Amino acid sequence: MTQRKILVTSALPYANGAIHLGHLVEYIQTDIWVRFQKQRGHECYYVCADDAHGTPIMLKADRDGITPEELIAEVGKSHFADFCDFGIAFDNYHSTHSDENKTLSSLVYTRLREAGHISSRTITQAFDPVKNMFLPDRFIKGECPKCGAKDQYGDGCEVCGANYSPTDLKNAVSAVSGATPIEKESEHYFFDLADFTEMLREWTSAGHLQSEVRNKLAEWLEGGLQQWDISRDAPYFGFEIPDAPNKYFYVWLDAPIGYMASFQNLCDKTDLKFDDFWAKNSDVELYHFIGKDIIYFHALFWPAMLSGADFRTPDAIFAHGFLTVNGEKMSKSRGTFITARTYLDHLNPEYLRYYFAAKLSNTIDDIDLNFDDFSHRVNSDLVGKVVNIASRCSGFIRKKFDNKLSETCVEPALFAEFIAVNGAIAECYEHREFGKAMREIMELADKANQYIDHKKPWAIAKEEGKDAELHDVCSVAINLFRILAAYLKPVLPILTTEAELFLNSPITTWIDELQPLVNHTLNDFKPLMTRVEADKIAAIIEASKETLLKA
RNA sequence: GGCGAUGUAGCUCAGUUGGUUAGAGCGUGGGAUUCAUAACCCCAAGGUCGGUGGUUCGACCCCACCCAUCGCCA
Repeated sequence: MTQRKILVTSALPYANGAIHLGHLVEYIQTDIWVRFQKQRGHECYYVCADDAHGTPIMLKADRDGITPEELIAEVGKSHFADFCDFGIAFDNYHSTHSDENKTLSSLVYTRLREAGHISSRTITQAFDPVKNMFLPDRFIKGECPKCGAKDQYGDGCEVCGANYSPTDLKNAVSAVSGATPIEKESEHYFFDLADFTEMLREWTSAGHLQSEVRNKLAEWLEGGLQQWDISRDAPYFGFEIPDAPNKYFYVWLDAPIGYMASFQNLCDKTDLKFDDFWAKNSDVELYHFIGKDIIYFHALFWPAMLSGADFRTPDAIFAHGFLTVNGEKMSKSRGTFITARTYLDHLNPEYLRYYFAAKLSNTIDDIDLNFDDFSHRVNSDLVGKVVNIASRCSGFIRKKFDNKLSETCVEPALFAEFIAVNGAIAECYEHREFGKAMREIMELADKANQYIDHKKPWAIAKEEGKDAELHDVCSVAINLFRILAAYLKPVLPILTTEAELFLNSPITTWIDELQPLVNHTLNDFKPLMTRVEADKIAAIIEASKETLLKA
């Protein structure tokens, strides 16, 4: 197999709040994919960063009585800890508020400007006369001009679904100070996206996108691309625009460049070369995993920016759906707005990794975390099926054969059958059909349990002179278990590490290279995973409700 | 409001480029078993494939409209 060079990113989490289970769909999905590529022997790097700029962060720091820098340092630390504890193995985790990102953002901008893709004009915007700042739509509240609902945001009504501009709101007030906003003029800088209409028309239909995403973008392209407002006035927490005092890059300008910046930061710590990955002629594969809500930024603005600034464009954007809990949007009052940390306080992170894997596909469909289903699925598949194979046979090997496997594998056909599906399962992982991969793997687990049931080692053990047969059967089962562990390694790195310890043999390759362990000494078996306990789930929901009260 | 997507057994999901009896896992019921973390093995019951029309010899799969859910509207 030819070794591929791959650079992968997940979307940058915003540095104004904790990581929650919705975020984790994406990081777990990406991490599984990256671990799979690495296990196959490819050269694959996974970078990410905190998205640290913008008005919400500036205002939150203000409210908390700290500087934005202090806020993002604190939040960045907790994000990273959450990811680590869920087994997300970034090759680098950085911040968009970094020297690398400042340099690269300026570089991208000046290249776009030199190529004639930046223009400026004066626009009128809502302004808070007390706070002395321009107000983003989300920071203006008032009554919906259509249905009269109170307390609606400046961009749209959550009650009747109407869309409008903030100036349409009745009795509008600044959500920051409570003052009545006034209108004020300011010069803004724009990225002329329309210059890239042909480039994007081609790019979006060249196989870089899922079909649902492509459909959605076709609408945008047909409607005609507009200029993208990329500047914000001071006060703003971000990077000042070159040659434009008191003008700052809009957070969404420097956020995707944060992918490059994080990678640059990795290059500085290793002997990787930035240009090999980002130069126009790069042959490295580049993939961005994102949620379906930020498709526009990644499938329109981002390729256009890269292309206009003379960098390479992504090979694909992989969009996923949202997470619902028990069939509904996550809700703070129902206790289903669950942070990563609250989950970790009560449950094994690998339960969630497996459950998400079992439900993920390459579509943008939402996935549902149904807690009853979650418990049944994890208990049945992982504890009842997979781990059980080792559990039910290891006792015989230890007690009767001093933890040593038999000298030959007596079921080469069965072993080969387990190995033979590796191509199909690899295809599933490669195409992000993780749910399908899990189904295939569980089918093998069923087969292994059926084999044991058919051979009945507990009955053989009671017969005189049949020790060799008992030894052979149990050794086969342990070898089948090892194959299953290898298949599950991208999803369950912690469980697999413990399985490797039990097997006294690391799994370092893809399944096609596995040979049966023969005449090989195991370590004592310890329970590799315990069942999901119902009271822990109740505790998580309770704790999530408490978080709300504190907030 | 416009647009994109989703809606299949109690639950979570497969699937069909339109063609005789619609699949899996879990849950449930029954049986078997005791090696294993009340795990495993065998069998069974369960669905008018969101609704209404249409195209077709024939639609769960195509078309139109409607309803519900999710997302986007720079």
